[in-house]
Amino acid sequence: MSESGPKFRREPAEQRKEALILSTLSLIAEKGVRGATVRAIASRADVTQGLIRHHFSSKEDLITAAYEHHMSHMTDLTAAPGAASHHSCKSRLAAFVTNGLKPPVVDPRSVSLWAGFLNKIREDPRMQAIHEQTYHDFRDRLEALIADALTEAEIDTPSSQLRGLAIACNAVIDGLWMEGGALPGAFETGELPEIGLRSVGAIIGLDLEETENRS
Amino acid sequence: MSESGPKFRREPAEQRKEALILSTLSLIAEKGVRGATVRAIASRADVTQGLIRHHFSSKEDLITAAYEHHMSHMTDLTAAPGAASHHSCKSRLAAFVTNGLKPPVVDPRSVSLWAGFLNKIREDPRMQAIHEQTYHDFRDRLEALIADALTEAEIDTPSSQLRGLAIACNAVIDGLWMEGGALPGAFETGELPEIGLRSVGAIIGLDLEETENRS
DNA sequence: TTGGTATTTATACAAGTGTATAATTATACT
DNA sequence: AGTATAATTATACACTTGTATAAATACCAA
Repeated sequence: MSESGPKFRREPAEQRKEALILSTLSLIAEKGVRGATVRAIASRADVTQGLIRHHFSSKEDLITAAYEHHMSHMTDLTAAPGAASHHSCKSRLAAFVTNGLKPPVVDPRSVSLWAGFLNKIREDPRMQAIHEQTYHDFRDRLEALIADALTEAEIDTPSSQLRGLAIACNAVIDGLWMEGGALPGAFETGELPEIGLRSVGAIIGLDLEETENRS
Repeated sequence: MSESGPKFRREPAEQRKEALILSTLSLIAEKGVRGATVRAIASRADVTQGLIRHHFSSKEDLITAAYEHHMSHMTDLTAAPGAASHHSCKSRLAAFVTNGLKPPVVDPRSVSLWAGFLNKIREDPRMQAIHEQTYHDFRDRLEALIADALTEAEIDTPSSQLRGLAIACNAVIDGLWMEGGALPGAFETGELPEIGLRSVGAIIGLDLEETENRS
C-alpha cells in the first residue's frame, strides 16, 4: 500500500495546451458544444479541471484556440495531400475539389464541430477574425487553382470574373461538404466528389472529370 | 392601490405555443442556443417560466417545435413569393434561386439559428427526421423546377442525371446562403443572387440571367 | 541533497440551469 | 351568480456550470 509512483506528470506547457485543445475538439464533435464543459474536457485529457485555468485564462480562450487549430487543420487537409504529385494545373484543381468532398474532411463530426463554433463567431470578435481569415485563405487557394487551370487551357478570364468563379466553386464545395456531413447515408460513396467535379467544371467551363483517377 | 386589473390573460393553447416558439427562435438567433434559457424565453414572451412546462413536456420539446417551425418557414420563404406571377419555367427557377439568396432568407440570424440547431440533430432522432425531411422537401422542389425548365428548353435529361443536378444546385444555394449569412459585408448587394443564377445556370446548362428582372 | 518554482491537484463558491409541485386566477359554461 | 377547469403564477429544489483560491507535488538547478 505504501508503494506509489508519482501522482501526476508535469508536461511542457505547449504539449498540455494541445492535449486540452484536442480534448475540446473531440468533445464538441461528439457531444456538441454543450457537452464541452471544463470538467469533461479535463477528464478527457486526464487532468483535473483546475489545470485548464492555468493554461488558458478562461474557457473562452480555450475554445478560441481550439477553433483556430481545427480550421487550419481542415484547410491543410483539403489543400495538402499530393500537391506536388499532380502534373497539370487542372488535375491539381480536381484533387483540391475531391479532397474536400471525401472523408476525413466530409464527416458528421466535422460539420457539427463547425456548426458548434458558428454560434460563437457572432459574439466574439477574435472568433470572427479567425473565421474570416480561414474563409478567405481557403477561397484564395481555390481562386489561384482556378486561375492556373484556366490559363493552362488558354482561356482568358478577367480577374473580376475570377472572384465570382471562386465564390461559386467555394459555395458548391461548402454546400456539398455540409450536406454530406449533416446527412450521412444520403449519398452514395463517391457521389459527392463526382458531383463536385462536374459542378465546378461546369461553372468554370472545364471538364475536370477526365483528369481524375490520376495518382 | 386597491385598483388592479386582471393579473394575466388566458390565451388559447395554440397561440401561446406559437408565441413561445417565436420567442425561442428570436432568442437563439440573437444570443445563440446558450442564451435560450427557459427563463429568457418566458420573459420574452411575457409569461413566467412555469408556463413553458405546461405547454411543452420539456425544453427539448419546445426546441424541436421551434426547429420545425423555422425550417418550414424558410422553405416557404424561398419557394412561395410570386410563384404564379412568372410565366416561364425558367423564370420560376430563377426566382427560386434568387429568393434563397436575398434577405430575409440570407441573414446572419438565420444562419446562426440553423447552426445552433445542427448540434442537436445528431443526438435527437426527431430532430434528425425533421432535418432530413426539410432537406429533401427543398431539394425536390428544386429538382422539379429544374426538370420543368429543361423540358421547356427541349433539353432531354434522364432522371438519374436530374438527381445530381438538383444536389449540385442545392449545394450552391446552401453554400452561398451560408457564406452570405456568416460573412455579412463580404459580398456586394446583389452579388450572391447574381453568382447563384450564373452558377446554377452553368450547372444545368441554361442561361438563367436573361430572365431575371421580370416582375 | 536541497531548495525553488511552475505545474497540478483539491476544494469551495456563487450563479444559473431545467424541472417539479402546489397555490392562484381568469374564463367559459350552467 | 356560481362553479368547474384549464391556464398561469409562485416557489423551491437538485444539479451543473465557470471561476477563484489555496494546498500539494514533480522536476530542474545548484
